[in-house]
Amino acid sequence: MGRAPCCDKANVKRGPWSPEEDAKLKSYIEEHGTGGNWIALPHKIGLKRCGKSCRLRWLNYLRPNIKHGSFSEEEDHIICTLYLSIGSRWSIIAAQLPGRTDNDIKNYWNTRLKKKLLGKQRKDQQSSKKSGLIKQEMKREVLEDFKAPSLCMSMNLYQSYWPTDFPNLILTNPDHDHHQEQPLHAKNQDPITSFDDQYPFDTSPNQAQLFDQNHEKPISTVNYHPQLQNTPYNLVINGDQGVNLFQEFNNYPFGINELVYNNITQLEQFDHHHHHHGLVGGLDNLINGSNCTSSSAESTPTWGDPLVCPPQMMLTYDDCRNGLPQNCPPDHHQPRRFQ
DNA sequence: AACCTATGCAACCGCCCATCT
DNA sequence: AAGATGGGCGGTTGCATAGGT
Repeated sequence: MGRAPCCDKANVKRGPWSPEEDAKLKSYIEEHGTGGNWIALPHKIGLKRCGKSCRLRWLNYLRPNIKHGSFSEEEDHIICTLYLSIGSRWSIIAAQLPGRTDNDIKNYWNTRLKKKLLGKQRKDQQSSKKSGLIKQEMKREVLEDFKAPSLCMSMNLYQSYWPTDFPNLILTNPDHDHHQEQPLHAKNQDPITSFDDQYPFDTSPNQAQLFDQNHEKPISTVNYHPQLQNTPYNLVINGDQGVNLFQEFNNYPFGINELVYNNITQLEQFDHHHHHHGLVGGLDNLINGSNCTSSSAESTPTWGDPLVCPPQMMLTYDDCRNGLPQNCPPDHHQPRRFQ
């Protein structure tokens, strides 16, 4: 037995909204608000529509400041980067794009952006084959699944942006509930339980530095909100909003996991380096999940400390295909999976 | 011009979860 | 404490239209 429907399906209108219906809904909400009850709203204003349908119409089309029309390159970049990070959590992605709705972004991704990336993937595959660079038959069944190579492609396509546009990446414990106290809202000290709870922040972000490959020159300052640490929303993007970078990792067939596994050495370098700078948040935990297994008492990382992910951890599509990072010595980088 | 196919997108469906009673 | 309710979300559907033959 499923649950009862939210409205009488037989007596509500469905399908496209007429201009009259739009006008009725818009003028009512602008004057009175939603009243906090979408189900009751259509009855109040004499609309033969389901409350959910009204809500959707308002949120996706009628409310002010909705941006229609084509997406910019910058928006493409944000969508791809976030999809790579968190998967199809459209509402969170939409929060990064003012005026865009989750539905818009979802449609845009499914109908165009995905194909754009897929197109590039196929092109690269062809050119790689021609030049004889592909020497391994890579996990056909996995590659046939669009998702993994598309993710690799999005990394490949956008990795050049990473250092300037997306440096502020911080990992904290994805299993926070079992290791740390529940984070509290800065204002009222209530536990942070939802994304909305975290904004606005009362305090300015903390800062950490991101160093170059030789661990000498600082190349970027990393902002992070301490309130976000140990929450499910702990990737800080440009010091603005946060999401959990690795929450969706296990759902990806291979792209993301390859990214992580194949860049262990680079991560180890950064891990080691940042231990010295007191910034590190646990490579072991990144690899092993929530188990904190580091043996060194002095350097044992604790969740809540930021792990700064370097731009160099990005893989190209060929890396994913071949299981070898292109910019690393081969003796250090045997594939950790599919051996 | 007529038909077919692909594409884009608005809208719906059903599940999950927080809140209410 | 437990069931009911409603909001929010991601996945999917179906229609209108553009493009190709």
